[in-house]
Amino acid sequence: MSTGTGAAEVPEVGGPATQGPGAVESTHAHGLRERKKLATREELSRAALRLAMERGLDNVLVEDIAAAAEVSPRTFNNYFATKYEAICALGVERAAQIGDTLRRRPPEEGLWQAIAAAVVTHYESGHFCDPAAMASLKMVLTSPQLRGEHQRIVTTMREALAAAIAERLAAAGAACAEVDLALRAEVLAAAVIATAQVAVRRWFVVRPATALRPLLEDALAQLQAALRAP
Amino acid sequence: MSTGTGAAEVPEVGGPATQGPGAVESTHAHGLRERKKLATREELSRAALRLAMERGLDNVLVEDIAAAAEVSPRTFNNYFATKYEAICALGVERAAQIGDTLRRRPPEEGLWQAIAAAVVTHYESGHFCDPAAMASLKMVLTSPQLRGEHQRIVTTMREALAAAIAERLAAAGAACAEVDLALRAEVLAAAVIATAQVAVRRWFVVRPATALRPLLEDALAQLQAALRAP
DNA sequence: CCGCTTCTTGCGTGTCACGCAATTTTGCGT
DNA sequence: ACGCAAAATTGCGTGACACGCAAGAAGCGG
Repeated sequence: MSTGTGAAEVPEVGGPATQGPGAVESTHAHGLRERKKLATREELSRAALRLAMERGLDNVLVEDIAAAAEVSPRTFNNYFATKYEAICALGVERAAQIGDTLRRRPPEEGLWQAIAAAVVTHYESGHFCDPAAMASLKMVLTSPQLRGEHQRIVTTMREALAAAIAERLAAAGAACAEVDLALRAEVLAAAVIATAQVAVRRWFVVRPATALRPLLEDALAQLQAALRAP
Repeated sequence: MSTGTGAAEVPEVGGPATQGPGAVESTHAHGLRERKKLATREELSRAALRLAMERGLDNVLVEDIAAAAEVSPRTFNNYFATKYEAICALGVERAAQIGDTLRRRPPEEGLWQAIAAAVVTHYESGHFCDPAAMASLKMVLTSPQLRGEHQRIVTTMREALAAAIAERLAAAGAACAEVDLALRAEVLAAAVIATAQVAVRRWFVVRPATALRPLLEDALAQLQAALRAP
């Protein structure tokens, strides 16, 4: 095993909060049972996000979400501990995909190039263009009660990206095995994700309909420049 | 106004949640009133942290905290919206000091050197050595309910550090005014703080009583190395 | 068709955030 | 020193919520 992914083997530092039926134990679609579980979970999550956007975060009750998903209020809590968790569940799932986005970059591409491209692609392929996603982003960034869940999204992104970076480092740089590859991957992922967050926040505070992409590219360029030329 | 601090002028992206008497409107100690407010706030915060450490996070009620601070349970909610906010309030205050820690570095020191030294100093001067702080750190890192508040601590650190970095950039690098200094400061601060978090997390998951400092220095070195030599 | 596992549901309970209004405390001008 | 206005503390009530528990229902293997 040696190093592994360097992310998922720690004793639960930022794990989820629910353990009930909502726990996704395997991507394998065992049977009708698993599919129904996933469907209910997604139904609840979508309903939560939709209602929160329509009425405002404080004007939606767990009861409403459960009703919209056509399950009992008690069942809601079998899947999610809080309505905030339900609202951000889709975001967490999406965040986990950034690793594959990096893995899809051509192998001959430089590491930094690949990472930057993956991040840009991830944020663009996301629904970061339509005003609906803009509003949901605003909600997540402003509401104090969603801060913890947003942090969970970011953590997921960081871990997924770190895992993919570690693979790429291991594949390309078996030569310089002196440094701790896992550490380097984690640091790199953390720095890039943090930079992306800066870009998103700045994009959010300057209302103008300027695209996110240039801000993202600028910020990433600044990261590289700042560390290279003190 | 032009650039300002680049952190505190945005329309509340990650602001606090309480607006009552607990709001610290100015550092100016106007009179007995302000001092008493601060005292009560600190009393509540200390009691919250102490009780949470003694009994465990779930075995402490807001009623207990209020009793320990000798105020009404209702008064507690005038200062803090949740007990988690109270527990982390001291951490937030401390996080805000990292800016001054950087400002105290000698001006002739290089920017990167100064930042790294400031971060190391901040984490060392903190109570990150005694086992009590270790336990509180564990609590903050593990409990899902404290994640949001921990995020607030990190955000505060990032903003404070970014402000100080911006000053240093403005003071030293008036020559290359082409780049957006505020952006560079924010990106740099975000990357460094994120890296520090990686170090702290790794230090936390590897039980051994190894000091935090070398891990921190390693991680920061990796950050610089990773961006300089792809 | 049967038994086992797993999910759903209803109910009860303890905790919590917060609006509201009465009461007390504090600051300050005179 | 006195009294008034501003502000903080407190008690009460309410709506919401997380979760344990146990009974019922539904998938699933033999």
